[in-house]
Amino acid sequence: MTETTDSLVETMKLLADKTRLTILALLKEKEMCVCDIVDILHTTQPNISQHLKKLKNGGLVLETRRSQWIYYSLNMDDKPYLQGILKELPSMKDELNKLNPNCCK
Amino acid sequence: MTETTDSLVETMKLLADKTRLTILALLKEKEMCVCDIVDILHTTQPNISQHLKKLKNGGLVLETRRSQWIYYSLNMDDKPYLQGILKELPSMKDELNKLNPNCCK
DNA sequence: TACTAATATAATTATTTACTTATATAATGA
DNA sequence: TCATTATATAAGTAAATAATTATATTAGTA
Repeated sequence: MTETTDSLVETMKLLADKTRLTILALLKEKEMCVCDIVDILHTTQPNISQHLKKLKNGGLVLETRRSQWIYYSLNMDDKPYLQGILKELPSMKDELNKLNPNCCK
Repeated sequence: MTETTDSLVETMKLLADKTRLTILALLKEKEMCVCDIVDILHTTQPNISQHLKKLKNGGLVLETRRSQWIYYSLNMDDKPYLQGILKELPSMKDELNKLNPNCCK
Protein backbone atom coordinates (compact mmCIF):
# COMPACT_ATOMS: atom_id res chain seq x y z
CA MET A 1 0.00 0.00 0.00
CA THR A 2 2.97 2.34 0.47
CA GLU A 3 4.26 4.12 -2.58
CA THR A 4 7.94 4.78 -3.19
CA THR A 5 9.08 8.18 -2.08
CA ASP A 6 10.18 8.97 -5.64
CA SER A 7 6.79 8.32 -7.17
CA LEU A 8 5.06 10.32 -4.45
CA VAL A 9 7.42 13.21 -5.14
CA GLU A 10 6.47 13.04 -8.82
CA THR A 11 2.80 13.24 -7.94
CA MET A 12 3.39 16.14 -5.57
CA LYS A 13 5.23 17.98 -8.36
CA LEU A 14 2.12 17.64 -10.49
CA LEU A 15 0.06 19.21 -7.72
CA ALA A 16 2.57 21.99 -7.07
CA ASP A 17 1.35 24.19 -9.90
CA LYS A 18 -1.64 26.51 -9.85
CA THR A 19 -2.78 25.75 -13.38
CA ARG A 20 -2.72 22.00 -12.86
CA LEU A 21 -4.33 22.18 -9.44
CA THR A 22 -7.13 24.28 -10.91
CA ILE A 23 -7.59 21.82 -13.76
CA LEU A 24 -7.99 19.04 -11.20
CA ALA A 25 -10.45 21.14 -9.22
CA LEU A 26 -12.47 21.62 -12.41
CA LEU A 27 -12.38 17.93 -13.30
CA LYS A 28 -13.60 17.16 -9.81
CA GLU A 29 -16.90 18.78 -10.89
CA LYS A 30 -17.16 16.97 -14.20
CA GLU A 31 -15.16 15.72 -17.18
CA MET A 32 -14.23 18.46 -19.63
CA CYS A 33 -12.77 18.91 -23.07
CA VAL A 34 -9.62 20.93 -23.67
CA CYS A 35 -11.47 23.92 -25.06
CA ASP A 36 -13.59 24.15 -21.90
CA ILE A 37 -10.50 24.28 -19.75
CA VAL A 38 -8.74 26.83 -21.96
CA ASP A 39 -11.90 28.91 -21.80
CA ILE A 40 -11.96 28.98 -18.03
CA LEU A 41 -8.29 29.33 -17.22
CA HIS A 42 -7.45 32.29 -19.47
CA THR A 43 -4.26 30.87 -20.85
CA THR A 44 -3.20 29.43 -24.18
CA GLN A 45 -4.25 26.11 -25.65
CA PRO A 46 -0.68 24.72 -25.87
CA ASN A 47 -0.14 25.58 -22.24
CA ILE A 48 -3.21 23.62 -21.14
CA SER A 49 -2.38 20.82 -23.52
CA GLN A 50 1.07 20.40 -22.00
CA HIS A 51 -0.28 20.45 -18.47
CA LEU A 52 -2.87 17.83 -19.38
CA LYS A 53 -0.17 15.65 -20.83
CA LYS A 54 1.75 15.75 -17.58
CA LEU A 55 -1.36 14.96 -15.56
CA LYS A 56 -2.11 12.07 -17.88
CA ASN A 57 1.43 10.68 -17.70
CA GLY A 58 1.24 10.92 -13.93
CA GLY A 59 -1.97 8.94 -13.93
CA LEU A 60 -4.07 11.71 -12.43
CA VAL A 61 -6.41 12.10 -15.38
CA LEU A 62 -7.81 9.90 -18.12
CA GLU A 63 -8.51 10.97 -21.67
CA THR A 64 -11.19 9.85 -24.10
CA ARG A 65 -11.67 11.06 -27.60
CA ARG A 66 -15.21 11.65 -28.80
CA SER A 67 -14.99 12.66 -32.45
CA GLN A 68 -12.91 15.84 -32.62
CA TRP A 69 -12.94 16.53 -28.90
CA ILE A 70 -10.78 14.97 -26.27
CA TYR A 71 -12.33 14.76 -22.84
CA TYR A 72 -10.31 14.58 -19.66
CA SER A 73 -11.56 13.18 -16.38
CA LEU A 74 -10.15 12.88 -12.89
CA ASN A 75 -8.57 9.55 -11.97
CA MET A 76 -8.07 9.04 -8.25
CA ASP A 77 -8.22 5.25 -8.42
CA ASP A 78 -4.74 4.46 -7.18
CA LYS A 79 -4.26 7.71 -5.24
CA PRO A 80 -6.85 7.91 -2.46
CA TYR A 81 -4.97 10.73 -0.71
CA LEU A 82 -5.88 13.03 -3.60
CA GLN A 83 -9.38 13.32 -2.25
CA GLY A 84 -8.18 15.01 0.92
CA ILE A 85 -6.14 17.52 -1.06
CA LEU A 86 -8.76 18.43 -3.63
CA LYS A 87 -11.31 18.83 -0.88
CA GLU A 88 -9.30 21.86 0.29
CA LEU A 89 -9.79 23.69 -2.98
CA PRO A 90 -12.58 26.23 -3.42
CA SER A 91 -15.57 25.13 -5.49
CA MET A 92 -15.39 25.70 -9.23
CA LYS A 93 -19.14 25.63 -9.78
CA ASP A 94 -19.29 29.34 -10.66
CA GLU A 95 -16.69 28.86 -13.40
CA LEU A 96 -18.72 26.04 -14.92
CA ASN A 97 -21.69 28.35 -15.34
CA LYS A 98 -19.61 30.79 -17.34
CA LEU A 99 -18.59 28.19 -19.92
CA ASN A 100 -18.92 29.14 -23.56
CA PRO A 101 -22.01 27.26 -24.80
CA ASN A 102 -20.46 26.97 -28.27
CA CYS A 103 -17.51 24.98 -26.98
CA CYS A 104 -17.46 21.26 -27.88
CA LYS A 105 -20.59 21.59 -29.99
CA MET B 1 -12.53 25.00 5.58
CA THR B 2 -11.26 25.55 2.02
CA GLU B 3 -7.79 26.92 1.54
CA THR B 4 -6.88 29.32 -1.25
CA THR B 5 -5.46 27.62 -4.30
CA ASP B 6 -2.28 29.67 -3.94
CA SER B 7 -1.57 28.54 -0.41
CA LEU B 8 -2.28 24.92 -1.30
CA VAL B 9 0.17 25.22 -4.20
CA GLU B 10 2.80 26.50 -1.80
CA THR B 11 2.26 23.52 0.47
CA MET B 12 2.42 21.11 -2.47
CA LYS B 13 5.73 22.69 -3.50
CA LEU B 14 7.09 21.87 -0.07
CA LEU B 15 6.05 18.25 -0.53
CA ALA B 16 7.42 18.03 -4.08
CA ASP B 17 10.98 17.40 -3.00
CA LYS B 18 12.48 14.09 -1.92
CA THR B 19 14.63 15.51 0.84
CA ARG B 20 11.75 17.39 2.44
CA LEU B 21 9.32 14.53 2.06
CA THR B 22 11.83 12.23 3.75
CA ILE B 23 12.31 14.72 6.57
CA LEU B 24 8.55 14.73 7.12
CA ALA B 25 8.48 10.94 7.05
CA LEU B 26 11.19 10.92 9.72
CA LEU B 27 9.40 13.48 11.88
CA LYS B 28 6.28 11.36 11.64
CA GLU B 29 8.17 8.81 13.78
CA LYS B 30 9.46 11.29 16.34
CA GLU B 31 10.85 14.79 16.77
CA MET B 32 14.49 15.10 15.78
CA CYS B 33 17.35 17.54 15.97
CA VAL B 34 19.13 18.80 12.88
CA CYS B 35 22.17 16.59 13.38
CA ASP B 36 19.96 13.48 13.46
CA ILE B 37 18.44 14.40 10.14
CA VAL B 38 21.77 15.24 8.53
CA ASP B 39 23.05 11.89 9.78
CA ILE B 40 20.27 9.94 8.15
CA LEU B 41 19.91 11.79 4.87
CA HIS B 42 23.55 11.82 3.79
CA THR B 43 23.64 15.40 2.70
CA THR B 44 25.16 18.59 4.08
CA GLN B 45 24.03 20.47 7.17
CA PRO B 46 23.28 23.72 5.28
CA ASN B 47 21.15 21.80 2.85
CA ILE B 48 19.03 20.30 5.63
CA SER B 49 18.93 23.60 7.45
CA GLN B 50 17.52 25.36 4.41
CA HIS B 51 14.91 22.68 3.85
CA LEU B 52 13.85 22.88 7.49
CA LYS B 53 13.49 26.63 7.19
CA LYS B 54 11.12 26.22 4.26
CA LEU B 55 9.09 23.59 6.09
CA LYS B 56 8.90 25.86 9.13
CA ASN B 57 7.84 28.89 7.09
CA GLY B 58 5.19 26.76 5.45
CA GLY B 59 3.87 25.72 8.83
CA LEU B 60 4.60 22.03 8.36
CA VAL B 61 7.07 21.74 11.22
CA LEU B 62 7.65 23.39 14.58
CA GLU B 63 11.02 24.10 16.12
CA THR B 64 12.11 24.14 19.77
CA ARG B 65 15.55 24.86 21.06
CA ARG B 66 16.86 22.80 23.96
CA SER B 67 20.26 24.17 24.90
CA GLN B 68 22.49 23.90 21.82
CA TRP B 69 20.16 21.63 19.86
CA ILE B 70 17.14 22.63 17.87
CA TYR B 71 14.44 20.03 17.62
CA TYR B 72 11.93 19.89 14.81
CA SER B 73 8.55 18.22 14.97
CA LEU B 74 5.74 17.59 12.53
CA ASN B 75 2.83 20.04 12.60
CA MET B 76 -0.29 18.79 10.84
CA ASP B 77 -2.68 20.90 12.91
CA ASP B 78 -4.12 23.03 10.14
CA LYS B 79 -3.41 20.57 7.32
CA PRO B 80 -5.37 17.37 7.93
CA TYR B 81 -4.81 16.14 4.36
CA LEU B 82 -1.11 15.70 5.19
CA GLN B 83 -1.92 12.54 7.06
CA GLY B 84 -3.16 10.82 3.92
CA ILE B 85 -0.02 11.77 2.02
CA LEU B 86 2.50 10.78 4.68
CA LYS B 87 0.71 7.49 5.16
CA GLU B 88 1.85 6.58 1.64
CA LEU B 89 5.51 6.84 2.54
CA PRO B 90 7.51 3.79 3.56
CA SER B 91 8.34 3.44 7.25
CA MET B 92 11.51 5.13 8.48
CA LYS B 93 11.90 2.94 11.55
CA ASP B 94 15.01 1.22 10.19
CA GLU B 95 16.73 4.56 9.70
CA LEU B 96 15.99 5.54 13.28
CA ASN B 97 17.85 2.49 14.54
CA LYS B 98 20.97 3.51 12.65
CA LEU B 99 21.15 6.91 14.31
CA ASN B 100 24.52 7.97 15.69
CA PRO B 101 24.19 7.59 19.48
CA ASN B 102 26.60 10.48 20.02
CA CYS B 103 24.30 12.92 18.22
CA CYS B 104 22.50 15.49 20.45
CA LYS B 105 24.30 14.28 23.56
C1' DT C 1 -9.85 16.66 -52.04
C1' DA C 2 -9.56 21.07 -49.69
C1' DC C 3 -10.78 23.69 -45.60
C1' DT C 4 -11.54 24.38 -40.84
C1' DA C 5 -11.58 23.32 -35.94
C1' DA C 6 -9.56 20.84 -32.00
C1' DT C 7 -5.63 19.31 -30.04
C1' DA C 8 -0.65 18.03 -29.68
C1' DT C 9 4.25 18.78 -30.23
C1' DA C 10 8.65 21.36 -30.69
C1' DA C 11 11.83 24.93 -29.67
C1' DT C 12 13.03 28.90 -27.04
C1' DT C 13 13.27 31.76 -22.98
C1' DA C 14 12.92 33.26 -18.35
C1' DT C 15 12.20 31.98 -13.71
C1' DT C 16 12.57 29.06 -9.90
C1' DT C 17 15.02 26.21 -6.99
C1' DA C 18 18.22 22.59 -4.85
C1' DC C 19 22.74 22.13 -3.74
C1' DT C 20 27.49 23.59 -2.57
C1' DT C 21 30.99 26.31 -0.29
C1' DA C 22 32.07 29.75 2.81
C1' DT C 23 30.89 32.34 6.71
C1' DA C 24 28.08 33.93 10.65
C1' DT C 25 25.55 33.23 14.96
C1' DA C 26 24.38 30.99 19.28
C1' DA C 27 25.18 28.05 23.17
C1' DT C 28 28.32 25.44 26.10
C1' DG C 29 32.29 24.55 28.81
C1' DA C 30 37.22 25.07 30.06
C1' DT D 1 37.61 35.01 27.45
C1' DC D 2 38.62 31.35 24.13
C1' DA D 3 37.56 27.10 21.83
C1' DT D 4 34.20 23.97 20.27
C1' DT D 5 29.83 22.30 18.68
C1' DA D 6 25.25 23.00 16.62
C1' DT D 7 22.80 25.50 13.55
C1' DA D 8 21.71 29.36 10.28
C1' DT D 9 22.59 32.45 6.47
C1' DA D 10 24.64 34.19 2.12
C1' DA D 11 26.24 33.88 -2.49
C1' DG D 12 26.98 31.37 -6.60
C1' DT D 13 25.83 27.69 -10.00
C1' DA D 14 23.44 24.23 -12.48
C1' DA D 15 19.22 21.96 -13.46
C1' DA D 16 14.26 21.84 -13.84
C1' DT D 17 10.18 23.82 -15.53
C1' DA D 18 6.12 26.98 -17.00
C1' DA D 19 4.82 29.85 -20.59
C1' DT D 20 5.09 31.49 -25.34
C1' DT D 21 5.23 31.15 -30.35
C1' DA D 22 5.21 28.44 -34.28
C1' DT D 23 4.01 24.28 -36.46
C1' DA D 24 2.13 19.56 -36.89
C1' DT D 25 -1.56 16.19 -36.51
C1' DT D 26 -6.20 14.49 -36.45
C1' DA D 27 -11.12 14.61 -37.32
C1' DG D 28 -15.09 16.50 -39.48
C1' DT D 29 -17.36 18.51 -43.38
C1' DA D 30 -18.23 20.85 -47.79
